[in-house]
Amino acid sequence: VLSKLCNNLGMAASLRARVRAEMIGEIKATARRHLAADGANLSLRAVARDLGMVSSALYRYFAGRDELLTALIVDAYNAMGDAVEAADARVEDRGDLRGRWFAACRAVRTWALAEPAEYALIFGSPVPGYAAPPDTTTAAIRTPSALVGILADGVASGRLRIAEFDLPAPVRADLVRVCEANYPGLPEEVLYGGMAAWIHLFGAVSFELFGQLNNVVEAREQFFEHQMGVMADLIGLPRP
Amino acid sequence: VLSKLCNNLGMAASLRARVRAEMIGEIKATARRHLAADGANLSLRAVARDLGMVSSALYRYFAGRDELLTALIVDAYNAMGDAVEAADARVEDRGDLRGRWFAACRAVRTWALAEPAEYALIFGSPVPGYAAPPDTTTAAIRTPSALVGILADGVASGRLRIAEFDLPAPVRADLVRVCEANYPGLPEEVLYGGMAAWIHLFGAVSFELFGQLNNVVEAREQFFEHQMGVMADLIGLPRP
DNA sequence: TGTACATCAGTGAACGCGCGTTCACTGATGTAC
DNA sequence: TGTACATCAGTGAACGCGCGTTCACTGATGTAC
Repeated sequence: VLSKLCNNLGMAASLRARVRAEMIGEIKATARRHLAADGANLSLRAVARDLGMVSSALYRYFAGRDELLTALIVDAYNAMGDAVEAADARVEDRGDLRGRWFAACRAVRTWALAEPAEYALIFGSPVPGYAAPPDTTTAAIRTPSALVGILADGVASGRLRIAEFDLPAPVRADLVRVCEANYPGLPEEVLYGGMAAWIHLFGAVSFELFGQLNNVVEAREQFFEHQMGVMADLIGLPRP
Repeated sequence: VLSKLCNNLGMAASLRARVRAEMIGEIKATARRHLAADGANLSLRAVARDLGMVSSALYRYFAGRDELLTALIVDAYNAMGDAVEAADARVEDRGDLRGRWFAACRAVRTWALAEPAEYALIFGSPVPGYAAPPDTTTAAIRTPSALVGILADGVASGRLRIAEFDLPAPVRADLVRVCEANYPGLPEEVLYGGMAAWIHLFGAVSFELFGQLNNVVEAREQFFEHQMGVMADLIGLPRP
């Protein structure tokens, strides 16, 4: 009797919760579609209209526009992180650092080309009047972490040629701090190389996506791959 | 008599024209200030309000919001181009390629930090519903041209160690096309190196400006300088 | 099992605001005889 | 030099629209006895 009650209660709650979660998903999906059309000028009313609801109904799910935006930002970071981690995991030979590295870089570009609005949301100019709450950072850090993780594996297995950079002391101090907090035992030079590559990766994808490559480079994919190769060499990823 | 008439006419015209140009300048300056506060959501009415005019008065100077935005974009590209060209020109030893290169890179960063809104306008996510007219490209190309110009000087004087990149054929073809059109006689490898450095420069500045370096690197300037140094080595700029 | 109650999704009207653009107009400033 | 005319900057009202958020409300769905 008691277990049945609990069960019913649990099921009932989870049913409501499931419907609710589904609705939240639909709202976010619609909002994402609007993001793609209108950039970061996300309009609650337009989203509600698309869903056949009245705009005030959205307040049952999100406290306001900013909360919806935050959810979209976190989702975007996570989607990108998922894509990158999955791409890395898909490489069977875990010792093939360069293969894993390229898989991860490609995943970033592929995801960005598939979801340009979400990419712009997290890596484009800041949305006016919106300040990202600090809890977005755990999601934000996933992609760079995945990249550095590959390098850390290389350090552990001795397969990475640790590049030498004569870093200025303050920069070294910053990197040591980050290493200690997040990647204990990782040499600062490796983190530095990872950041350089991450910056370049971001630059290359943004250039392509934001149109700075128009009328200059048409062989986009091969250009990108080659750029990644140059950076991979620079930070000591072994050639096959 | 005739010359006097012409003179009067000329003076009068130039007086009106001068007042007009001044007004256009004030409108753009005010718009720039709004850009800094509200991002790319530029409001004509707000600009007019700040100038103590009625919003419809702006239509004497710009055909609409998009035309004003275009003017701001062109101005931003030109301001950045001016800053970079001036920084390069200020280096007295024209044979000091690396010094000129660093001066140019620094100028980009300094300008971007001083005018983040203008930087975001030209290098951030595209403004929704706005398509940049093709004549913005002549202004847009100035900064990368200045950078490549330094490298071209290095090729001419034999001071640049031309880096070897085994480029895929389609990429090479793209670069050859651009070289022929804009930098006759320049080896494609040099253009490729210039683009890689330009991409990295853009990535580094954007990361810093858009907050991706927060809580990671605090020694921003030294980090930037070192990154530029790495890229300079990569593309064959001689060390002193 | 059936009934009284609580929860909560969604409604519709309203508040108060801002926006880009148009249009007929007023005055001042320059132009031409 | 003085007068009739053209140019043009700026006004103010209006059109038609969109926005985020609030609030009291209706019903349906689940909960507890």
